[in-house]
Amino acid sequence: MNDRLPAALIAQTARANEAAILNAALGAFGEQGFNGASMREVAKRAGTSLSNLYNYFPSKDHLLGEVLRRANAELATRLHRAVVEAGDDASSRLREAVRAYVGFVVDHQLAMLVSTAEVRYLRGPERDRLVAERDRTQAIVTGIVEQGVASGEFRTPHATDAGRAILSMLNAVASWYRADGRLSRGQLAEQHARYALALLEAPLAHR
Amino acid sequence: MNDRLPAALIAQTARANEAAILNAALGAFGEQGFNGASMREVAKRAGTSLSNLYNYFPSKDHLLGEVLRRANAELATRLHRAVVEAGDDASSRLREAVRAYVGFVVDHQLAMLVSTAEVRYLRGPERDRLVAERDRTQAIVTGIVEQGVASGEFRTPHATDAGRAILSMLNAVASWYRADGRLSRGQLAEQHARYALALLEAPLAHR
Amino acid sequence: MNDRLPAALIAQTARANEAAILNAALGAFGEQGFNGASMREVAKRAGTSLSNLYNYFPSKDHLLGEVLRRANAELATRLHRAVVEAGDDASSRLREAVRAYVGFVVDHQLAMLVSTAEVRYLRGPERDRLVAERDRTQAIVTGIVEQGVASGEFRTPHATDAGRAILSMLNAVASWYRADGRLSRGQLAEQHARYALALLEAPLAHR
Amino acid sequence: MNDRLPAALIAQTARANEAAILNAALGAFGEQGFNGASMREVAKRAGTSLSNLYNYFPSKDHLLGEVLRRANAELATRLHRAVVEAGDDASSRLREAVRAYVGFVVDHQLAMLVSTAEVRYLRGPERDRLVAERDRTQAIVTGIVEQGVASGEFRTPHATDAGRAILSMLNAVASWYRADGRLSRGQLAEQHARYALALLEAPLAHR
DNA sequence: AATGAATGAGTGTTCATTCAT
DNA sequence: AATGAATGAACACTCATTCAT
Repeated sequence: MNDRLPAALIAQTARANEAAILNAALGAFGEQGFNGASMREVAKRAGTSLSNLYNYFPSKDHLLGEVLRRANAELATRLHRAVVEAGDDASSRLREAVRAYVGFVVDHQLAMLVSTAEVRYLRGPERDRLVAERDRTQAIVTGIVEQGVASGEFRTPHATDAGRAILSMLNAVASWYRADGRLSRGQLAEQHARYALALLEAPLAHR
Repeated sequence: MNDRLPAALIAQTARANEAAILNAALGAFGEQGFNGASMREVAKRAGTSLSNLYNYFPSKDHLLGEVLRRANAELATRLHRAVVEAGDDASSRLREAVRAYVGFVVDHQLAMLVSTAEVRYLRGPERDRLVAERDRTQAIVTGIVEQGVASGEFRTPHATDAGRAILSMLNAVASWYRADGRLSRGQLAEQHARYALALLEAPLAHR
Repeated sequence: MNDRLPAALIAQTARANEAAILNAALGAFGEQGFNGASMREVAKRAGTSLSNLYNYFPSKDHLLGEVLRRANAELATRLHRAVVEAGDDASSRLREAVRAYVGFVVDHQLAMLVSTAEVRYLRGPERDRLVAERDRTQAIVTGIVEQGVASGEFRTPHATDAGRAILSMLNAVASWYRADGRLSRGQLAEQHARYALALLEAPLAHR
Repeated sequence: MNDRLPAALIAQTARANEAAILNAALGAFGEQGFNGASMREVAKRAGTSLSNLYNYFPSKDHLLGEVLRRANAELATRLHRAVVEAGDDASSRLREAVRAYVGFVVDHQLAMLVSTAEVRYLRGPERDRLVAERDRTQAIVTGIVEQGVASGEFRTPHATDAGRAILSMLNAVASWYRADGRLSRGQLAEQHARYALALLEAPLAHR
């Protein structure tokens, strides 16, 4: 009875619980929607008690906020990495960005689903903060589009709107993709890169 | 006290009430989501009593089902009309279809929003029936795409998936369009027609 | 199965339910305090369901407010009647007022207890409104005191404060009175009238 | 890490914590009522953790009990001292007692408020014990009254009840007194001494 | 077709208290 | 003595739905 968990392990436990709750919330919100999922359901999925949830997140809204924030952070990280490692021309940068984006959607389909479907239930400063973060993430893609239009690599006359259209397309993948489907992860990414470049009217030389 | 409304007038009243309820439901579901909106809220918006709702629709689920069904029917009607009036080649048929689709999104933004966001809360045969109807509607667009690919008018190698990508793009318009925004209805339609044809890699001669 | 309750009876039923709920709330708040009593407890005492409570009162706070308002209204009515029927001099007016006050405390001990102990849990405009009403009621007594001091009937040099002291005394009766106690209702009233006049230093001629 | 606080200092710390908790509880119970205040709130006010409260007091009830016990002890001490230092006749003893009582109410208004309002939430032997202590305290005042009535100094025919009426008056001061009000501490005491003697119908010679 | 009253299950959240360390 | 995590019961309130009329 003299055994004590070292402090580091305790911290790990706490963090593990937090992660379990966030995952549970993601699953519950994803399957039943934010309003359709109950805190009781989240607790059950996380393997803890209802009231213990409130030791980690002060409210259901905050829980949703944190779920969305983490999803966006991961997506942003992936996009940054992809763009940094890509070449200098807009086409190859866009191709890598789209690949990374699709990769994220496939790896974190539920997170993407929840991200697009449940943001609307966030209110107040929590919402504003998240919207700002998401805008920054999306700007990685739209920025490339604008760069390419400016440089003449993309010939579309609608720089701003075309970027949004591409993002819509990519986000929507989460709503129909099945891991056991016809298309592999790589094919999916490749296809969407092609859609994007075509939509932007990049000349064949640049694709 | 012997006065009775003639049957025709009663029917008219009933139909007016039904429409009021459906509109109220559309508004409530659109603003608060299916699970976030209560039947009380719908009743308040419709200007009737909570319990009277059940004289028109047997449950909240049926109410949602009917809202979605009507939205899809109107969209299908518009698409049909547009395609019938278009030329014979896939490009002009697709352009008209996209125009009609965007027109519907603009005219019935809330309906489109609800249609994409809240279908998931429908269950059972109600759901199956609706999904089938929506598939038929979307097939109008994807059919054109496949026709064009088959005839060589569209050069994309991904006939099926490209159609889906285009639909995603169009549906997403509902989530950001503002009537007082930068783009007119016509410009919006035109732009999206161009996106679609570019994405499908239609040669310039066909655009 | 053709029997229908006449509209008047329905109204009576509704009113009876309202009264039952108010009585239940009075009992629960009186025995367990506002915060100690639950709406479930109130519902149980009223013989109805928890949720049905909310068809009559929009919140626990409103329920408390209404309980207090009714108690004050009844007290005010009794005081008015007593004062109107009393003579013209301050002494006899005060005596009748005190008698009526004590009578109310004895008849509605619980209401008086709740009135003094639970007002503090009322908040917002509900509270302000009630405080104003209570002030008007207490002014009936303090008014007589000031009248008597002005006319020289009462010789106390502390007109305003003495009135408050008397009211404190009377209110406190609710906290110890027992119907099966040593003193009859009449004796209790008589005693307190005497205390009040003595405290105000009314000369013996006026008592 | 070998340093240890000397036992005396630990004891002092412990006592300081205990006092902080009792004060916090007094404040919380006073402002929100016993049932309205949470142990979390008490902990926050005391500047310690929720669970640490239970190292000092085994339950919320015990905490309330201790708060009330201390308040009563202080009041009793003050009353004793005042009476001991007063003259021999009932009038001057009562006057001093009233002065001390009012002084306590002014100095420890919150304690007095809590004492009268929250005793009711005490149960079991805890309650009995406290009630007995309070009775002893109040007997200091009522004893003087009875002594004075017996000696003829007070002419009221209601020895027992008059004492209670006076105590009611004095207790109630806590519910309206404001430090920045019209009356000074001394004036307040003087006034109430006068009320008490008048109520007891002490002849002018004795006041 | 229309209503207000009624209900039981469920909501998010807080409670006093205990546990492990 | 001190903490943060944990819990089960309870809280006020709302839900979709039904009933009686």
